[in-house]
Amino acid sequence: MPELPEVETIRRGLENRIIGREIVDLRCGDPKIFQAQTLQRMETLNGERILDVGRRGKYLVIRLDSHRLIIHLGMTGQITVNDPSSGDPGGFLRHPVTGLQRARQHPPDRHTHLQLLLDDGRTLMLRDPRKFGKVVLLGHGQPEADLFFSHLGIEPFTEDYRLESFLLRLDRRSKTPIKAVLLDQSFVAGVGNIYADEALFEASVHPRRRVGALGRAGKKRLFEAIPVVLGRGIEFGGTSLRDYIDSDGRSGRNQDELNVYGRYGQPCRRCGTAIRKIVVSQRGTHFCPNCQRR
DNA sequence: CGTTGATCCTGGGCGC
DNA sequence: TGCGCCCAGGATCAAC
Repeated sequence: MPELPEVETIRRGLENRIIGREIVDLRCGDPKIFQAQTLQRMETLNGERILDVGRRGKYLVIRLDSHRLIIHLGMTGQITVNDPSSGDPGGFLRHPVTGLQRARQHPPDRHTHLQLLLDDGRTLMLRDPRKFGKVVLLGHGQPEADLFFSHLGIEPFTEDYRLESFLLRLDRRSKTPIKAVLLDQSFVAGVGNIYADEALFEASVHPRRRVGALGRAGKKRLFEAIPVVLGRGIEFGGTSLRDYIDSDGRSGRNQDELNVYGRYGQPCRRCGTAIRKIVVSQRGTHFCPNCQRR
């Protein structure tokens, strides 16, 4: 579900509200989403203060006095801060047309797998119906964190995001369809199915195109397109198609800005040709057959 | 080593 | 209304 822009939106929302708070109690749900040794160590978080909230790729990193709490949201993970004094009755409401959840807050239910009770009375909650998400507790040392993230590729919006390293990683994968490379987190961290399709449209590259058949110009356009579509996603508060909500329980607005994802059959905003949907590396893939030639 | 496909889950939507 | 099937913002791991 959540790709870099959605996780970044959640991170920014949390940053404003949970930094400096102390964890006074916690509850864990299904052990499945906790890494093997993490579950039994979770209670050591009691009494720790939240120092900051970071992000690497699609991972949220909550830094505490002596731990890093790492959360990956998988497909359906939601992180919200529940504030009992807000007057919001909570609960799930469904928009009659879009089906999106409109409730600002939800009480814990059978899909709530982590609750961190904070010293200001609010609760940080993780909800994940499909349980593809992961919670990992690390020590506070930087080497431990570096090791944990060592499988991830270059991080957009940092000084590591340079054309030379982009091309270097790309050219190792000459036989692979470009879309599959974009989805690979060891290439560029944070791109998922929506933003891969959007970046390919932005760069006018066909999703099935093999990397080896891509010219330098096409590769450079992709290099530039990725931060453009991710940046737009952040600017519009993330893309809410099904489950995504921000830490306030609000939907994003980027779904209205998408050029291809979910728009099959509709006219391309650039040339009017009907957007097509195909399958590439087992993922639904949307593109304009006129703007993105093989 | 790079690449493909199956697998982990639940819920919503659709056709019959 | 109900059942079966297909689909879904992800990532890992076995097998070629």
